[in-house]
Amino acid sequence: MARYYVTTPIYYVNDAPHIGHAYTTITADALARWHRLKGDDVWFLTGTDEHGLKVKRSAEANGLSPQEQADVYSARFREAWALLDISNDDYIRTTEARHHRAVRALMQAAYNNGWITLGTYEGLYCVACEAYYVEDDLVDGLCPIHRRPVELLKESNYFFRLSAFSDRLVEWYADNPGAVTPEAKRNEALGLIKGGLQDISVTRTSLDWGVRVPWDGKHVFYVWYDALINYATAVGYGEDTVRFSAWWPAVHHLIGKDILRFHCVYWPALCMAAGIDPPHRVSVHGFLLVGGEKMSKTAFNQISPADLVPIFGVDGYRYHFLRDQQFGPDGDFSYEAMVARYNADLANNLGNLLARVSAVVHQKCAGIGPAPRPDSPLAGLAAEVYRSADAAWERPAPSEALEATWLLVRAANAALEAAEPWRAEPGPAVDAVLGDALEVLRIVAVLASPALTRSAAEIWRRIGLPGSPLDVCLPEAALWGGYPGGVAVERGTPLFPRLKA
RNA sequence: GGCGGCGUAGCUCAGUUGGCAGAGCACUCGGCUCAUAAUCGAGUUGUCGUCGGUCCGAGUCCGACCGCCGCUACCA
Repeated sequence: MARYYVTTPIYYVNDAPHIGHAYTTITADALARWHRLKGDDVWFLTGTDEHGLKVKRSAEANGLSPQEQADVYSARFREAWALLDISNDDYIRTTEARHHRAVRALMQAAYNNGWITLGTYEGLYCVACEAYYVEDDLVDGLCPIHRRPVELLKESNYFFRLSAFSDRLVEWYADNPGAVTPEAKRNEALGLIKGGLQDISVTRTSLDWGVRVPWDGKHVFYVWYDALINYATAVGYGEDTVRFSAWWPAVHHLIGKDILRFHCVYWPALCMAAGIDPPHRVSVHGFLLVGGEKMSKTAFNQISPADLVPIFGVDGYRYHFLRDQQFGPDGDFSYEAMVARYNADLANNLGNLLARVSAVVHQKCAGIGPAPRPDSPLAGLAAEVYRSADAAWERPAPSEALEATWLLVRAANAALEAAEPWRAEPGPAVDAVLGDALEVLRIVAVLASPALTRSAAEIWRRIGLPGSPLDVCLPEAALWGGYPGGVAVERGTPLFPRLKA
């Protein structure tokens, strides 16, 4: 059995969940669901990143302890994921004891291997912030927050000898052409490496909200190194060797382009330093823009899932982002496009197909769904669609997988139109075309279930099938002829009521 | 400044090794009336950013230019 370990970034608890966070999480969820259908052993991880200066500061501003602050925000992410039917198997928080143990173990291994050494960091420091700045951050040479002079300060820090890994990283990229996707992002990562890597500071003494360095208690690990290691923590790094070696390195990281450097350069190198394999794959996607602008707190243009789910439903929400936003390039979010896609694909094509088929089955077949023809003209297309969808999920390209699936929906509508069973007398000809249409609905329910978590099951139930499309196995479940016939078909209210533009 | 990408129908995009310009949405016309003003069929729209080159033939290859964008350039 294949193993599929998929992760989202752990989201920083300094921000409320918005559609950008949700995009990564829904994509990971859909991939996890697809692989579960394929019978793979799946582990789907998401979580929150809870250490670091920004959390500490926000906590102070809110009159909370850092842990209380983290608890509040972490809960918001968990609520958002519950709202969106996210099926994660684990939820990691970097403040958990299991994670502290794993970070210490992994960094200790890198230290023991000689890749972490004591050095001196020199930078511009604001005493009030207790933080370093680089010149570009400064406003008129002053701290951007306190508007006070900064001073040049030296601090003893541990450094990760990243510069020693350039050759090994280049080699790794050469040996694993699919390790970073899409191609453009892989080139960016390679560009970073070939542009020359510098050793990087991985600890702080000026901050205490983090994981203590095991060999030197005056330091805590800088939040990024703490954060990246979550992927190893969750599958038992340092605690359960058997479990860890079962899941690692069969890991697929999904990330946004903003954190490419950390995941495609620092993280593989750190894995090498600690003596474990780099991740199997990192898939990098772009940003969701709103009106062409990047979402940001200061621009007041953040949209949250909770704004849209009441209008589109969970399935309408998930479908839009998986189908309309290509995985890779930046995408522009618009309410109008979301309504248009919902009406065209969900209401008009899929929802209406279910409605018309169940209506005619009631008029011509006494409500009992007939079996499909083994030699249906739609059978070949169904097989082709499955192949395309499977390949697309693998890339990953959810929009292409769903696009392929909808070819089948359209073909079923066209086949009905050609046969006009509503005009014919009940009999084998009517049964044949309706059976084929029901079979298409069954297959589409399976293939679309990673996106349409709820309505796929509802279609399944309405066409009289036992169980759930979430419990079937691919590729068998996509083979033509699975609809048994002779089962009661339910006439229901519209699955996806049309929305006004 | 360096590296890379993009510019194809009103919109979002696909175009494999150069071989008659495509899909979905929108729009127009027609059919149908089982269905959620749904569906089905037909059709319109493109100087494939500009100019030049190679070739029997260029959206595709080469060069220049225009426009847009990404990454990067001492930013833990």
